[in-house]
Amino acid sequence: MAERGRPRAFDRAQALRRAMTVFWSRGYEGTSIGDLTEVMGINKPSLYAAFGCKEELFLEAIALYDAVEGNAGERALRDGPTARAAVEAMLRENAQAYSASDKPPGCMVVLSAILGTPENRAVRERLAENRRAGQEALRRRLDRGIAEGDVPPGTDTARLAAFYTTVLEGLSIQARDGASGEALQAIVDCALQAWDVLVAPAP
Amino acid sequence: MAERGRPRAFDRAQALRRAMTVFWSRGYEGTSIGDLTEVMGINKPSLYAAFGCKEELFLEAIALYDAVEGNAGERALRDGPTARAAVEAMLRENAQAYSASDKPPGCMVVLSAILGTPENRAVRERLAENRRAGQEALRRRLDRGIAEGDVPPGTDTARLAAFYTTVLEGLSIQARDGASGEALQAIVDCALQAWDVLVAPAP
DNA sequence: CGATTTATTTACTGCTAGGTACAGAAAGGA
DNA sequence: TCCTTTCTGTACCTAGCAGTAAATAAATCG
Repeated sequence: MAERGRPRAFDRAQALRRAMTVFWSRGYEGTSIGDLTEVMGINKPSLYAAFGCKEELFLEAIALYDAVEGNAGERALRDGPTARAAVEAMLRENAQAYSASDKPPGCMVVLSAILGTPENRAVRERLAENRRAGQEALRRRLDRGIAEGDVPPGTDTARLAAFYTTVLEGLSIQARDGASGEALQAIVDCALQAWDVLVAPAP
Repeated sequence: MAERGRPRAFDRAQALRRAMTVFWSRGYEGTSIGDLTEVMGINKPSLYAAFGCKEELFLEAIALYDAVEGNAGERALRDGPTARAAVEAMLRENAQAYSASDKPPGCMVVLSAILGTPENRAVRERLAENRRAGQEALRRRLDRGIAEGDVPPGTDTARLAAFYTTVLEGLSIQARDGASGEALQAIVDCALQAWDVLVAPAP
């Protein structure tokens, strides 16, 4: 049951990776089909045949980003021995990734479709959903810390998750503004120094 | 020395305010000249005669935003009796403004031109400069706190300014994602709870 | 009054956007 | 071998973009 018809002449996965990079650096609306075909090394009909349309290609690029770039942070969050260690590792992984010299700075999910035309509202809403899901995952990890005894019971985990997510999102802006990896880590230091006072139960 | 020629038939200041609002909600590249003329209630040649071109109009809108929306935060920063009170008031003013129901959520300087095409790099760089200037102003306020005795000498004010600026920038993303005023204030609470441990001199 | 200056309206320009029709090329199946 | 299927390249389509030319309207100046 081999494939029928003329075989594709380009590497779909590689083309998708390249599309992801352009979307990541210029944003959804800032990237044209021409930009994409150029960097992907293919013609428009090949792009449409393989990926559907610009929006579908973007969503697939976001899925790839999640799988590749989001992986380290998720694993850090999951595998940290305590909630605090998990949050620290997650923030530091991301701070490093956001300032890596071989990638566009900052997080693609935060930056690539934050404002735009009404007709692309669905794309922005999708990324917003993605961000909210990340915040929820962080909250669940903090709840797990309570269950496992390394976070004081009664800690307002939703509040903490919102705070650390806000810092994480702010890091993307800082990265775009030219902050170095060390600068981002120093910001993470600050956020983590707050941990003890934040997890202490309210008086 | 009255004005010569046919008088302008629209209120330039009002038109600029309306342009600002559209840019604020859709971003620089997400706003077309047609969007602008529609909401400003004028025709294209009137727009070009009065404001030059899209980029000049945007920069003027940013200047207006700074003057109108940035004013409360700047004053709070300046007039707070201590550095801590000043930072708290600035963050709370902004958290409230970012979630005001009669305005687009979040900060125009942070959101309206964060990614885009290479040809609009100058616009993005201008806003980045604006953000860096804000961070610098915060750092100077912290230095003033040292000079006035309400911040421990030896405090790393640049580090603190980077941290609080990051939180402030993150609030804009949270606001766009639908966080309420209370939610933003709770994030500010967390950031401020960290104050004492952050200003303490390193061991 | 007429001359000058500036704003407005309509219509247009050149360009780029996202997306597609069509003809030919390269594979498998019968 | 011929047919079917799928991909590729060229050329094209419609729509929207930023920006402007030209004619006209409304004001001041002399």
